[in-house]
Amino acid sequence: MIRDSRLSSVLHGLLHMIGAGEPVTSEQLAKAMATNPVVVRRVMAGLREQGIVRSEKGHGGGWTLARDASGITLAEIYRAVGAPTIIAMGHRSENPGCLVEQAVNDALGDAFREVEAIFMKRLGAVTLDTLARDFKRRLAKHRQTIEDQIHAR
Amino acid sequence: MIRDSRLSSVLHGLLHMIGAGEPVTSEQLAKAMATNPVVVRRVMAGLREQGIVRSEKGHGGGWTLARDASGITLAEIYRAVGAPTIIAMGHRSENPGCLVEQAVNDALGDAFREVEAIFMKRLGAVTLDTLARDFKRRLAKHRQTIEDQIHAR
DNA sequence: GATCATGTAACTTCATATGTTACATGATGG
DNA sequence: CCATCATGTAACATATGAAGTTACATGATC
Repeated sequence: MIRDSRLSSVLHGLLHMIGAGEPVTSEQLAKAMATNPVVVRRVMAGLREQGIVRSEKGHGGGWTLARDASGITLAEIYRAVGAPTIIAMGHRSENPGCLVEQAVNDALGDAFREVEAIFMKRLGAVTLDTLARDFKRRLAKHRQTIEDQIHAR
Repeated sequence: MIRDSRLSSVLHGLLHMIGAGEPVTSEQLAKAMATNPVVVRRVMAGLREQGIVRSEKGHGGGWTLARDASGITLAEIYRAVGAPTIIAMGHRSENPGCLVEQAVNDALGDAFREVEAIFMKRLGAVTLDTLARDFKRRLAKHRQTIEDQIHAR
């Protein structure tokens, strides 16, 4: 299954880091991600293990991207955030010998793998900086719209 | 996300119905589905609404397939069991106006829809009776294996 | 060494799926 | 017509896991 809110929340945080230019504290990220600092550290810890972000303690410390945003794909982030597979069937009572489940697995196993592969491939085709550019474009457009509304009065 | 255990559980129940030839009570199904009668009714109610099964009260009552197993696909069952979409992103704080989520949606929306479509197409290609035949084949083979073990002594 | 920031364990909600009890409704058989 | 059987469903209990919170240790910087 999909760990939906988490990916989107983490992306908020990462886009925030890109814009910052200096380490961003868990507290600041917590605001961007609409949660609290401890949860931020918990989630970001996963990204750090995958070499996506870095953390530093003490004065001027906080979180930064560990590498260039153009080299970080959404697939990596998705995996780091902890979503093993899209689809997980059966296993209700750990019955690997169940003949019904075997039949289902046989009928759909390939489909699952195929769907999973396609999904990850798509995620792998989008990098963080692509997303950041897109976001900035939207932001500019959004601001323009507000400007227009003001002048229209 | 995927309502994993439910589909597999329901399939157990449905295969049981196919083999029975007469109405199967919720109590009997509960055993086949490793749960209890009330849960069975709850889940089967969804299938009944989709015209997949029928229920009858009173003596000799219980659950039967509403149509031929060859006309019932796993896709229908999957939907009836209550799994709206495989993937559900965002919506953490109901922020349709959030520019980050808009950017993500724009980048991945098509991928989501594509993956979903493929998955449902695969589910749609498998009918209940195909599954039942496959199951019976496995059962026969399984029995044969046990026979062999007995004679080998 | 005072301060700031992360690291992490332990605990508390909170949401949701599932299980359970209890009783109402309807069908069948005698 | 009434006892019995089966579903229908509300109301409540339990279990699981995610998210939030508190508290304190560790390490870095000024």
